[in-house]
Amino acid sequence: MTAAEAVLSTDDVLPIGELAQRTGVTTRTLRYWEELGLIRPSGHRGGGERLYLPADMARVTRIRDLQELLGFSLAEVRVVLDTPDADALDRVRSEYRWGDASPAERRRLLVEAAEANDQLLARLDDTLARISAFRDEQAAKSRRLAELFDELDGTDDAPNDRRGPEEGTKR
Amino acid sequence: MTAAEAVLSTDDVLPIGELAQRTGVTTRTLRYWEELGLIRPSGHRGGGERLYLPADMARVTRIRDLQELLGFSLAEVRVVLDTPDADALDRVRSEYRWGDASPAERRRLLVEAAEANDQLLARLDDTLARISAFRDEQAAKSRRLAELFDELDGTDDAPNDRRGPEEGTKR
DNA sequence: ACGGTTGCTTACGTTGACGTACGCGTTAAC
DNA sequence: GTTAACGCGTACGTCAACGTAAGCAACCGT
Repeated sequence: MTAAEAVLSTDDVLPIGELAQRTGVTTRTLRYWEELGLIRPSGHRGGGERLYLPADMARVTRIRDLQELLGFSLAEVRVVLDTPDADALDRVRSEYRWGDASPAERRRLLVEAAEANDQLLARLDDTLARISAFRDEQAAKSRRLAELFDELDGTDDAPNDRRGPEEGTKR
Repeated sequence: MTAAEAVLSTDDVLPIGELAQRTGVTTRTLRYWEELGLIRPSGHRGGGERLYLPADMARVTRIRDLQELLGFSLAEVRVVLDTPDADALDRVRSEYRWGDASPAERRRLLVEAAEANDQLLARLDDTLARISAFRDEQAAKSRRLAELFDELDGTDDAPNDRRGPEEGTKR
């Protein structure tokens, strides 16, 4: 019995309401995303109720990240999710020993996946750079405001309890 | 004659179409944003045609950044733009010597501006951290794909012309 | 067994952020 | 002075991403 065949605790299989609550999206959104082909419940119950596994939960948060952090439309998210990642290729390789794919085909799949991956990575770096520039600009404004504050404090009589932005994830 | 009173070149005063072209937004969008109170032309011509200055152009790009980079709604953008920044306070101070505001009032304005500024800064840092985490995760996938690639190349006969992601803004 | 909760499908409504079209006045190059 | 391009206000259209509602079936705690 490998780790992949471990028994599922009942805590790991979630109905849609539970998944919704834990991921912070509504059930309507989950069904809508399913309609668009973004997610699919790992199983169903007799009456047709959707059942989700932790892997599905990870997918949901990933979709939200792509949407909110990167500003992707759901169509763009679909493309990103559709390109197989290392996990998927790993699964294919181990379970079926690459099935009936020719060596050239395997290579093509890998190259394709790697290129899509690097493309997303490049976009992430670009976005990071732009936001970082924006941040620096904003930090400069903060400093200028602090200067004005000092200037005022010099002629003021009130106690100065103003603190600068000393926190934050550095760099 | 100070720098602030420098003459305006005709290149500096733009009709709406020109501004649209230079900022990459449509004229419709500019009028829509004006309708929402986000921007306002610095002047008008006899026939009512809008005229913009470079400062307006900066404001336009700023709005786009807040919208696309940070995912702000236009209502949120409005709040950010409405809070006076250091430039605005500086202008108030120098031109009217703080007008008729009491010292307490000046202090309140400054504190308010600084807090709004720091709040935005904190959100920027948070967003940066989250995207950065996302990026690292993605980079890990890239490495895993590279491993799979090496593994394949060991048994393959084709030349390996695959290069890793060596570029990007480091850190 | 049963009532409250949860879930299902289907369908229509909503909201933000514009796009598009129209009729008309204004500007600018020739 | 004409005319093609540009700009104006007004109004309706559109599209993604859900929200909301209705009627009914399934689940579960007691």
